[in-house]
Amino acid sequence: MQKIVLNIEMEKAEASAQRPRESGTSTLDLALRAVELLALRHAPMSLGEIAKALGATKPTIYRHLTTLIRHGFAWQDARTGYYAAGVKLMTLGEAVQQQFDVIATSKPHLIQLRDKTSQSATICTLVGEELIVMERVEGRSIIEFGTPRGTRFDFHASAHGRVWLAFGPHELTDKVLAGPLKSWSGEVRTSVPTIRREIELIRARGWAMAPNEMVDGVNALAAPVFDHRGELIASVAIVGSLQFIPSPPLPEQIDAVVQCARAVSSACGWRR
Amino acid sequence: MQKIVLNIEMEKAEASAQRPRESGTSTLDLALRAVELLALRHAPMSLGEIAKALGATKPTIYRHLTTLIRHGFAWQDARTGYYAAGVKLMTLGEAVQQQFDVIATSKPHLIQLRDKTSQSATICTLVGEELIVMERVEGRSIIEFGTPRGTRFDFHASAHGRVWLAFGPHELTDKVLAGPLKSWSGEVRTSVPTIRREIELIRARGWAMAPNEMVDGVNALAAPVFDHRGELIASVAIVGSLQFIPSPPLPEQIDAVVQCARAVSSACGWRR
DNA sequence: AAACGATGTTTCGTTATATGAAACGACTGA
DNA sequence: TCAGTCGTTTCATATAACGAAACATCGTTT
Repeated sequence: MQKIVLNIEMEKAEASAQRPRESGTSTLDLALRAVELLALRHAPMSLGEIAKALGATKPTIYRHLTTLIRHGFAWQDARTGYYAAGVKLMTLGEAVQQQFDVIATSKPHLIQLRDKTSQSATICTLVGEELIVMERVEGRSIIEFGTPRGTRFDFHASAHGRVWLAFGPHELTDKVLAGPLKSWSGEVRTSVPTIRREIELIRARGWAMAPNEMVDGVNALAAPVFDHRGELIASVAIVGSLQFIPSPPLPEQIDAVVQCARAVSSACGWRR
Repeated sequence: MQKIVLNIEMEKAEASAQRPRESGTSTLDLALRAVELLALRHAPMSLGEIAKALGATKPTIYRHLTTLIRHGFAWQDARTGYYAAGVKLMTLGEAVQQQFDVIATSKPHLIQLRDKTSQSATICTLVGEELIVMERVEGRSIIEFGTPRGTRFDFHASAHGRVWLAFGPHELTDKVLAGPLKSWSGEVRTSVPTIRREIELIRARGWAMAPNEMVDGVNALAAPVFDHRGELIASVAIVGSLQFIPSPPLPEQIDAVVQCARAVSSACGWRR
């Protein structure tokens, strides 16, 4: 049984939203680029390859790799001498994820949601000013849509995002609608009044959808998660082919997502 | 429903097994220590705190953080100005994990194993010369034993490890048995002939267990996963209280673990 | 109200230290 | 045997990381 996995091409969580700073340490810069290069490659690389890819000399990269290895961020194949990313990245990634305790709480509910709907289930959280996929439970259909942990969503062009516009703090909504609204496809609405009207609708019915927005033929269905103070802390959603999640979605799908969001909210102390 | 989670204190995947090298770049060293510090803290830290914890001055750490932020490895809370670990670590951790395709293949089978036994299910892989937990599906008992992704196991003092001694390459077995054998508890056997005898037993019956070895009252039950060439590529195991996984384990538990390992092996091209 | 302590941030001169050319040993394939 | 990799080491040079001190803002405390 082989699964077809479509990796949706999106900007990953870059520092793009953070204000760019001019100062910095160039040597660290190079080393971090090396880590990233190794992690995103699927195969180990030779020292020369790495050096060329980063526009640096071998000794320089060599020294950096030495330090990276000492810290577990990289790793050298003892047989071939080639370099690859280290497991420390996995360890630290796991640690970062666990800092958000909504995620741990939500996991069993996400699995239940996936079991009910057979579609991938995801949960998003605000990190800084970015909306990030924190956990994902894979669906059971043949075609899978990849929004792996760490993917960043646009607020105006995704189901997750519009849940945040509808139920999140007003400052966020205003800031997003004031800025430029990038269009991913013809389906993305970039007119502010149109979005405002949709936000009202989402608030009224309690869920959001985004057919054909990120990729053609894909739909998502999202609902808000609140904490004990009634503040929005996360959003859960199912993602799948329009064939399985039509527009509008099936009543039982809406019910499943909303129920899941409510269950996680309850587990986080939300009442009423 | 609150789960009690016992985090088993083990050495994490350090570079300890890699040969230590003398040369290296000290500035990168400092920066990596900063990343690690931030990732392992649950709360954001102030610049001063970080500087003091690492024995450096504020401007130095500040410059490093600037670069780390630019790359997404760190992140600054816009409101408080405090620093925390960035989502890039999650993204890269995910990418590193996906380089090992046994993991992806095994996931549904691990879930099935968990469902059958109600115990946590884990899969380990050899990374370099270290045995690392690559994936884990949480159990359904009240008390959970935490061996999160990235945890390193000793070969002689764990069920996973002894599966590798029994079915892995001979060089590995010889090397491990030649080295010092650290004792975690009274239950750990450190005598080479004793271990050799147990390895034979494991080979004969096809599974390994490790009662009371890492923590008192905990047992683990592991079995080997082979690829198309018949080489050991991973080990799967269930971990749980001795109350649930007795010594020797229940026949149906053994069966479940062995079946799971066989299923993953088959999925990886293993025949017969 | 004013002084203090804590943030994060910037500047600047000094020197530590990261750098790259070149050479080295070891290995693989032609 | 030679030419081509690979990773590793050395060393003189100048880049660029460093830390002391000062700055700008917050809160809190006096």
